[in-house]
Amino acid sequence: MRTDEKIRLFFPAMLSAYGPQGWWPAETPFEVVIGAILTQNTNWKNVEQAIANLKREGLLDAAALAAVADERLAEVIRPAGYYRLKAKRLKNFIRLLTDEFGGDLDALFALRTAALRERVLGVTGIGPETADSIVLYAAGRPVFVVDAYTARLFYRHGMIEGDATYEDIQSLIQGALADDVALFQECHALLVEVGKRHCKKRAAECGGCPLKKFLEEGQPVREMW
DNA sequence: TGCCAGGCCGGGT
DNA sequence: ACCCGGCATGGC
Repeated sequence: MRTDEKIRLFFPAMLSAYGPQGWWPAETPFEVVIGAILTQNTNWKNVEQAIANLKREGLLDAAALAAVADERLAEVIRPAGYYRLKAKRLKNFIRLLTDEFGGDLDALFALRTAALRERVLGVTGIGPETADSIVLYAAGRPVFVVDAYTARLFYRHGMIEGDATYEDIQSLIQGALADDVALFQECHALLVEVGKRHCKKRAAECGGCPLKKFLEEGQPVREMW
């Protein structure tokens, strides 16, 4: 089976197993941006605490974040880990927003998709995954988010080589799926869910992974779970 | 109790 | 152009 065919089959398979994920877990686009930066290599549970702290302190707001001192911000987001680093990264984004878009997220999001992605990617501390999370979940543009779970799943299922880059994987997926925001959002969220359950970093094998059964044993989707 | 989490940067080779 | 150490808390 061709890789793009497998990709097209993953989605309904995962969806039937776990149901719609309804990502991103946030109340506003601004909160999505903050969460995207805070969750870098970090458990979402930790990020939830940090965001709750930000809300309590009235800091989930561009003007408030622009005004707060780095050291105080760092303490507030401490549960998210790498807190001194992330305080700077949040401020870097806020600086872009404030200096070039009047602190208005909608003004930034008025850019065309490619320009928006490049602009966000230009912020120090925002790499491809964080930028694409912002573009897909906060701005609602059809850009696929590639994360560590996705890369690991695809690699272990022999769908990519070990040296595949972020852009390689992104192109592979976007070439296989229809250009659709809701589809990209659900599909990425589901890949993370499958990854959490069945494709952890040092897992000895892919034992129990439903996608393995599907790909290597030809088990019909309907009987996978 | 270690290992891991929805990465990314910067300096060294 | 790669390679690698650093960044850090909380959950299981």
